[in-house]
Amino acid sequence: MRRALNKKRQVERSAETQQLLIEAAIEMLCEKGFAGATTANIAACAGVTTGALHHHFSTKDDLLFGVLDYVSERIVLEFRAFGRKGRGQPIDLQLLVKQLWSIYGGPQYWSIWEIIMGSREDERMRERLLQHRERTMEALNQCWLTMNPNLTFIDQRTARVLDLLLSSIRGLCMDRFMRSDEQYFHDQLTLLVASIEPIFAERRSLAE
Amino acid sequence: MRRALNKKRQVERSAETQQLLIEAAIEMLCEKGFAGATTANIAACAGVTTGALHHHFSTKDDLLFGVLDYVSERIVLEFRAFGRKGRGQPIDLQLLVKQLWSIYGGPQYWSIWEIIMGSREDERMRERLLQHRERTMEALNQCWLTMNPNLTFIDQRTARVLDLLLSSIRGLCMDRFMRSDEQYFHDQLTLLVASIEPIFAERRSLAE
DNA sequence: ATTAATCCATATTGCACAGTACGTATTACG
DNA sequence: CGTAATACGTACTGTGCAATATGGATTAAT
Repeated sequence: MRRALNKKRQVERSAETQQLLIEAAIEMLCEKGFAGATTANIAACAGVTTGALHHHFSTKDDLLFGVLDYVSERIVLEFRAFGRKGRGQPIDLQLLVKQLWSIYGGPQYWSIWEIIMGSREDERMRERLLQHRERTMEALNQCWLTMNPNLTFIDQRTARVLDLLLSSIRGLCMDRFMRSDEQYFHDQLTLLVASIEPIFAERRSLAE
Repeated sequence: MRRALNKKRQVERSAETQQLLIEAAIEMLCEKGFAGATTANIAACAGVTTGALHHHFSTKDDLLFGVLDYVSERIVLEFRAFGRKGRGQPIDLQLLVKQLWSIYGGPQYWSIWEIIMGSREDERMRERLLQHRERTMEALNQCWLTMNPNLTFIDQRTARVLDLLLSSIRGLCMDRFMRSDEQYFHDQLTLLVASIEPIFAERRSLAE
């Protein structure tokens, strides 16, 4: 469905196919959920067969590990870029929320949640998921510290406010299952900014 | 696992078994997720066999409809009781959040989300889910109007603030997959109250 | 140029699942 | 009391799934 087989080096083709499979897996996880994202579905979406899938990923869990690593990497890079862009400038809450929404509110990250919820009894997967969480949270923290060069660590209060922000975005994301008008999401994000702003200001004044 | 078979009327026993199955379904949905909540699992959890399950609910979807109706009913009743209790009194935001958390943040409501996410491609189920949403939201609105007798309808702004509240609670609920310390949830709810309070006050002053 | 390795497809296997068929014991009813 | 209906349980069936086995075609290595 997607594969365009052109003549290349084996290593390149191999990497390309793996990437195709990872992206197809993400797409199927978002579209059909954990239970609906079968190997056949994923393979078909990537334009290959289950044979190819099992050649590159010996097990379905392996493929999901691939998804996890891929998304983790992207998130880390995005946070790093965002941190550099806002270095030293006063925090623009609206921009921050927009960034967090683009990372965690998009359909792509939802695939991770599907994995989290679908593999809740798989011990090996849970370990990996905790690592993923560790990595991405660390990236967010580093991003924050880069943007506030005068800080050396993140106080508890700030961490919790960020947690609340993430929770709200997560919950808003789930509204996609029932609503589809983008205007709603935009409005709610604006409202979220307005509601968080005061306790952010409070934090700032406490720091002084 | 759960059934205590005492001699009763057939209708009573029948109703009791159905209730047992519904509660077992909720438990399995929460514990193992949509994919993990198999008919065998649910039946075992209820202390019966799949034969009994299929006797009372001809299809698995029927059982899920039962779950949906049961939870909807409970929510409607809870909102009604809460509305009566707070009739005419000024809104206690903290109490409201606590109530919403007890309804939507508990493990029970999570089963509904499992159904929503797991049946996203099932048109019949989606219809039912929309009805459920309609009913419970209407109950929340009625609750709100009961608590504010001077109001005749809910303005857009208030509706959106309530939506934000629900989103945040929903997102916080998902933290259960990664965290387990109740203190965290308590803290975040407090923070949520603090963040919503100002925009609530603003709404109030606008009304005057 | 052979040989080996890689990439991928087709066909198959084994298993878990929802749903069915049917049997049995208990309860309701005339 | 006898008969029908109900409430289950047991055993089975068909299906969809992840995973395996195998073979062919292309690419790399010697």
